[in-house]
Amino acid sequence: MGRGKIEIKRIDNSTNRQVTFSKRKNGILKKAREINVLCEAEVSLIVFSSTGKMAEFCSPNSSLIKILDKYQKGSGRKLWDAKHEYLNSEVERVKKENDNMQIELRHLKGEDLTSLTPKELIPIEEALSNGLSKVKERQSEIVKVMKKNGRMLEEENKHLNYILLKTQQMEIHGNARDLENEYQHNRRDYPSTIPFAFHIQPIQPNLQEH
Amino acid sequence: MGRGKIEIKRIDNSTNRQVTFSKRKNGILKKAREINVLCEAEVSLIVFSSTGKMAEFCSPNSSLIKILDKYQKGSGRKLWDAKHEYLNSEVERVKKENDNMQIELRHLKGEDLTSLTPKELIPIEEALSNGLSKVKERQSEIVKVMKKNGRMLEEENKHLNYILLKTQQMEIHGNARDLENEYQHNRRDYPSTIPFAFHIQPIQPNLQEH
DNA sequence: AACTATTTATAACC
DNA sequence: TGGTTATAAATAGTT
Repeated sequence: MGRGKIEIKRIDNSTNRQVTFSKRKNGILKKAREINVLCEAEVSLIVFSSTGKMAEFCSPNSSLIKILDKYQKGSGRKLWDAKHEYLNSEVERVKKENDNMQIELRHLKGEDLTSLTPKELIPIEEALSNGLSKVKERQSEIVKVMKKNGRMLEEENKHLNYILLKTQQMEIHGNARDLENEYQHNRRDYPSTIPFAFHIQPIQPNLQEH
Repeated sequence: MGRGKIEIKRIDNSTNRQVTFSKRKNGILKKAREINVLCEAEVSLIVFSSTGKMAEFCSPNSSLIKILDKYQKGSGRKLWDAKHEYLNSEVERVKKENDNMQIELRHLKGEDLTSLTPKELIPIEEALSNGLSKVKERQSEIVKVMKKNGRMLEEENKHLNYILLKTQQMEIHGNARDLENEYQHNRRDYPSTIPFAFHIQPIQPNLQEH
């Protein structure tokens, strides 16, 4: 395609060869991009001119590494050495572990049960009822603690209301100076088991929402 | 270049995309060969179709390894290390996934619950009771099938015992020739719903142990 | 997979 | 290099 037909063989004239390289390099890079976009193909293209200039195209949604990885799997030829093989096997191993856990999780969630024998169902049922009873146990524990805290807060409330009442009374009568004595005197009726520093703060941090 | 101009964007029609891929793949491979021959360029081209089919061109006087080596030097990017890092990150990623599943599994098994808030306990409880009811549902289903099989076997047994008894009686009285008549006569009392060929074989293959 | 009207790439030239 | 143009090549749509 050009003013004249050319034979596909080495271009002897060095300048000409460079010019042709430059033009055809752009052409093939464009082709690479086009097949990538049009056909969703993963493409890696690396070109070196005879003078050592490099040009590259790689599918933007992929990477050379990924493509070479796929290349290895596809061609069976290996490009990396043993240390990478170890990492590869590690990935495989952990992925397999992952799959097993996935299956266990599914079973615990009641999925994919039809493939199981009655004997295989038993440990699952046991695990579930065991887990459920433990969760309920923990929940009732929490409720117990909350109730206790509720009682403490109620008591605290009563106490604070008493102080407020007294304060208001003293404001009316103008004798605020006896408040502390009154407080100390009446304190015995409302013994707070909570250290004063915590009175207003939440009592069980792990019962809050994060 | 074709009957009509096309926009360079993904070809929606899948068949069309494949056809175009096939044609353009040949085109770009030819271009790769041509720039290699004409300009003495070193070229590596790897193409994967969206369906995973691979095509490759590599300068015949070179090799992919050589080109990648040159690529590393030319681009400054370290492929080996990058590969290493990629694998490492992959291991990390999968391990993290693993950990999350591990935690979920633990929680479902009623372990490590104290670190959870009441709000976090709710979905776990729900998952467990849901899973448990599903497992029990499956179990009762199995029991139902087994009972049905049991009834059938019982009936079959009764029938066989009857024949055995008759046979013994006939042996005693020496008139074995009436057995079949007797059998046919009495058969109405013990109608077997199971085709004879299956009488002794297990009826539900998926209830066996593997 | 073959055909062909068109578009696209590019060889030769500046 | 970068631009122009005549022509070869590639290919989109069709069968």
